[in-house]
Amino acid sequence: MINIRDKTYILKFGNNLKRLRNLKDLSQEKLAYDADIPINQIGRIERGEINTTISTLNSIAKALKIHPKELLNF
Amino acid sequence: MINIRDKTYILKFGNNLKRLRNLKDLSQEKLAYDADIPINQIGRIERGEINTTISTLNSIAKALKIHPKELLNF
DNA sequence: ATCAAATAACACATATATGTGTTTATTTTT
DNA sequence: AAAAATAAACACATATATGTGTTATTTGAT
Repeated sequence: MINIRDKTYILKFGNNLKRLRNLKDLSQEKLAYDADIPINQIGRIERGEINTTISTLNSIAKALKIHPKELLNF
Repeated sequence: MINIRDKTYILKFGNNLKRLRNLKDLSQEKLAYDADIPINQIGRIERGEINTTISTLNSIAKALKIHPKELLNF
């Protein structure tokens, strides 16, 4: 069961992803396509609704052309 | 469904965790206790059996007293 | 104000991470 | 070599991420 600290963390993660995606001027749709992930998944992650996995993190980082650790840089 | 690239990534992640845990001279048991995670979970992650979540990554990083991104530094 | 693009918000099935417990194997210490 | 400590290997239930599809809302441009 996800606790308040986890919720805070995944929310921050989502915000950071949104920030980086906008920096690269990509739509959720384009990012989803490039990362081969459903667009809804991107939205759920950005909104902090889900606690995504490291492999998804890695796929997103590849699509953003950044190192995975950048996504944790907040 | 997890593909070969994901498998490779989660295996590398596990190896890196094991490396960092040994650097800090912690047993799986102690790390599990500090991170408030079942010991079996630590083992499964280190062996690359599971594709863990960012909140678990965060808990482990806290217990190791490192920044979460260090766990992706490989 | 209208239209189009982008994002959010639903629902639902399936795969898998988590959590717990127990047993076996390996590694380290004495 | 024996004992102790550590890690691996099982099984199983539950929670949740993923994947897919559809509809509604919001945002930005004209």
